[in-house]
Amino acid sequence: MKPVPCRACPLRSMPLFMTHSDEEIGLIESLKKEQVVFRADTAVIHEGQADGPLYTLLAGWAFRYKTLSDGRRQILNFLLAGDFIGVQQKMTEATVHGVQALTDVALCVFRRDALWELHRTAPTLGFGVTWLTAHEEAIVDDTLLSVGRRSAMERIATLLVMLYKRAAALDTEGDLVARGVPFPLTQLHIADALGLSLVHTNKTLRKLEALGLHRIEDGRLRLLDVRALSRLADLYGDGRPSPRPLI
Amino acid sequence: MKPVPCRACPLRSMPLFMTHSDEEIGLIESLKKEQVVFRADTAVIHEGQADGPLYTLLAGWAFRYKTLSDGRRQILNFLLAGDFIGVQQKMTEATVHGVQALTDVALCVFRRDALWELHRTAPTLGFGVTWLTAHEEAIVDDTLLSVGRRSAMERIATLLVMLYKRAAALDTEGDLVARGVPFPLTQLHIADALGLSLVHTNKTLRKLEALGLHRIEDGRLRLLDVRALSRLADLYGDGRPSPRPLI
DNA sequence: CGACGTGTTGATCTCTCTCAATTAGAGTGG
DNA sequence: CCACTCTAATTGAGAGAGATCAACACGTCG
Repeated sequence: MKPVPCRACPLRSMPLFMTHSDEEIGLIESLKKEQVVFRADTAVIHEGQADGPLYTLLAGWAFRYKTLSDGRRQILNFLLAGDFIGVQQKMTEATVHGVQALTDVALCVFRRDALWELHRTAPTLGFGVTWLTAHEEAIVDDTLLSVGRRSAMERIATLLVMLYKRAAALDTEGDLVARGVPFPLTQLHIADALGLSLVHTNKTLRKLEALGLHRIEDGRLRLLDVRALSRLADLYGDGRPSPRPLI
Repeated sequence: MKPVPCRACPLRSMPLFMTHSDEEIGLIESLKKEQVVFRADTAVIHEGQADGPLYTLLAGWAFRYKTLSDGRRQILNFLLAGDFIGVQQKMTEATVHGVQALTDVALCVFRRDALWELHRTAPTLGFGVTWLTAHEEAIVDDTLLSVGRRSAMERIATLLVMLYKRAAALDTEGDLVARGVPFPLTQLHIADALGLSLVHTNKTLRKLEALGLHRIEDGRLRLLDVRALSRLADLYGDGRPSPRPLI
């Protein structure tokens, strides 16, 4: 992916993202070091890596995860365009989680002190960082509720609805219903995100599909019965995703 | 609890907390509206409450939680002295989780715009808010790993070690080993925090106690065999995550 | 063409849940 | 002072959701 100046950031044109002043964008641009690409299934940040850079996800999907020493893995959340990577590393000295690319990803790399500079020079943006961090925590909260208290079928329904909504908010083309949204997860990713075994994930997925609730094909996800899925997931109304600051 | 001026805040004397300049403390003080007390087992923030105040936990224990419509409850994390309450509410318009007092708690109440003022006027403090938010997320990450991938026994061992460390860091008196730390949770709280049933929590707790790993008595927790507990939890002796080979 | 990753399915097995009942302590009212 | 109630902890028995084990199918790729 060709390097993009922040003032021409493709994310900025989406309705989802906040608008910023020219000064703010200039500041961001001055803190941006470069733009890099990681291939699918490679590590962006190694688990335990002490002092990684600060990234912003420009395009593609990734995920945060932790593992136990015997290899059991828990995916903490999925990262989509606009998400931060590495804020926690800057905060807690010891990194605790790893980040892996799910698809090929394009990342903006920022200076080590970018977070601090942002807070110091542009309070609005600093506030945005706090906002984004709190928002990411809210997503993890949701997953914890799923893993702790929902059945396998409910968990999967919840994940599908949530990911669909996030992906749809980033999708520029129309006709989501017919074509669905990009969905690069394997069943193993779903299992590891929901605290299930691979086999049981497969069987549950097949059951939902047999009920006609969804369809996963060619790396795309279509929700055929959002109402039924939402009911399974115990989600209230069609809460649309809130606008988010883009740093 | 008697209102305390921020410059004489009891938390400030603890080694755990950062020192701030007089100006910063003055700013905090100017943003603080009052100090309130909630009794044990009462709601500090109702689940779904739209625009609650921003609190800081001055003394006592509380917890954040979410519930499904049929009553299943998941405790997201426990809140101890020094923790924020309500940052997420300020960020996402719709509150998503509730907060309940576990013991009687003393809270400092801040102005609605305190978070913004902090960022605007004192970048260092604004940065601190981001730090705390990221830190809280790291705690939820740990719990998600537990609930998703650890067995009941491992989960409980992990929770005991983690809570012990947090409580011990706030304990001013010595002789922690002999007296243990305050531990106001009931078995139902443990169950709801770990995604387990009450009955199984009880049986597992009894098993750990029979093995001589810990003792809960008179609302206090003593760890009798930190090594064994940490091994169960897949943590090193000091409770830090074990180093892992970088692939 | 064999190796590998991903998905699929059937057959057990077991950890954890649910149901049920008992004990102990704290608080309350007569 | 004693029944009565409520909460928290405890224990046993049976049931079940989901884990583990084992094959197999299919497409991609070196």
